[in-house]
Amino acid sequence: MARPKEFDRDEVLKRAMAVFWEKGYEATSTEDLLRAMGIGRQSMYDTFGDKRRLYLEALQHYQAEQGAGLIERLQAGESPLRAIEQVLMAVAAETPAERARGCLYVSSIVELAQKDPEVASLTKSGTILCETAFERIVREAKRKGEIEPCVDERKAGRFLLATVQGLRVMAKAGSTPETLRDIAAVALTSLKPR
Amino acid sequence: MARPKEFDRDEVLKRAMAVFWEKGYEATSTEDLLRAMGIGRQSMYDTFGDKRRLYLEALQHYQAEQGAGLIERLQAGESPLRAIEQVLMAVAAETPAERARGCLYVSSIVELAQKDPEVASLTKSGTILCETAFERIVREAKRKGEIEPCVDERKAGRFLLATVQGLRVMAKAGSTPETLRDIAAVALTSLKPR
DNA sequence: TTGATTCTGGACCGATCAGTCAACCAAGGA
DNA sequence: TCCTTGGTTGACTGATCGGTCCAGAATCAA
Repeated sequence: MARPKEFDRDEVLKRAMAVFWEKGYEATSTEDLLRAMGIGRQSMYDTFGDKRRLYLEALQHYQAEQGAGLIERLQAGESPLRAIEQVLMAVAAETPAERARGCLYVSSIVELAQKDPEVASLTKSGTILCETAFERIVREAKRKGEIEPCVDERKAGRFLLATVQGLRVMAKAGSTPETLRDIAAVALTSLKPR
Repeated sequence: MARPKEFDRDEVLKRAMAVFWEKGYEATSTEDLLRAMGIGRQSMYDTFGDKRRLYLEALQHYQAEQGAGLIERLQAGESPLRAIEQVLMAVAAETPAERARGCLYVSSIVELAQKDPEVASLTKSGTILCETAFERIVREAKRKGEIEPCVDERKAGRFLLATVQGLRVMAKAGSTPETLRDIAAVALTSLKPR
């Protein structure tokens, strides 16, 4: 190794991720990426291969980061049910800019999962990660008697993931925080005893 | 008017819609469109203005068609609750190709609603159309005592739309029909009395 | 200090993009 | 019949796309 790179690989990857997150894959030009990353063209191609590889890495990074955040927030709640509630309500509590930006995972599925097998494979991992995270916390909530005993943990976990995805689409479509809260509240009634 | 057009405007619009539906906006080239529409380049530009205008018309057509279909299926059920159930389950019952294709309305929101005000405006109309359709059938179901009396019709309507969007994303992400049915079933428990 | 190695910057590449132009052609009205 | 109107066709445009090449600069080992 003769000359060290003048940038931090992780740092520029995060900046690239932010651009893809904001604009999507096709709508992002390499120029956009280079400007945001603050590096030269050749450095980008040497370090990440090409635009698609960079996207795949950005997506992977996003999913790892968000997945860890989800698991953490689910465990940090004062109770399992409260944690689930807070995760759903968090979408409604985001800033307008955050709600408009949406979710890179959802965007990848919608824009690319059909054409790119590697994107499909990555998002499937993300799906399993989120499903099982929700499933575990539902199991925990059930054990503590916070939710209806007859709910199936796996099904409920998948339902919660679908709910978050639905919330993300509704948020991007311009639904108000209040509407998003209402949706989340109705979703939660499928778990709560009554 | 000297020479009549050699094609049916509605027919070629539908074919363009199918391409946008399949591939998204950015990933669709004008070549793709012309090939599918079976008309010449100039004919397309004369008739629809440009690629963006064509997309907007295609989206509008899609929403009108799908919205009407939704309302019809909601009213055609043997009972309001059964109709709701069938609409949710219909996503799971689609062919693999249909599940992979997804929904042009959802794709528009995710890909374009942030950058194009006209797309945002159109999808907002679509959202209101679907929300109110679901709201009406929930009200009907409640009147017939099929669902929990304490549910708020508007909130439940919006929740059902979010659920369909979540199902569409999960379907595109590769969830099996069985998983999709499970998700729909859990969603329905938020309405059903127990 | 020098030579091998790696990184950087910017010019450059062919391909493809959305969109236009102009020559040709078909139909209706006088 | 012939001329006007409008439709079709395919070549063409400038811009932008993702990606490469290459000359020069920076760093390390010897």
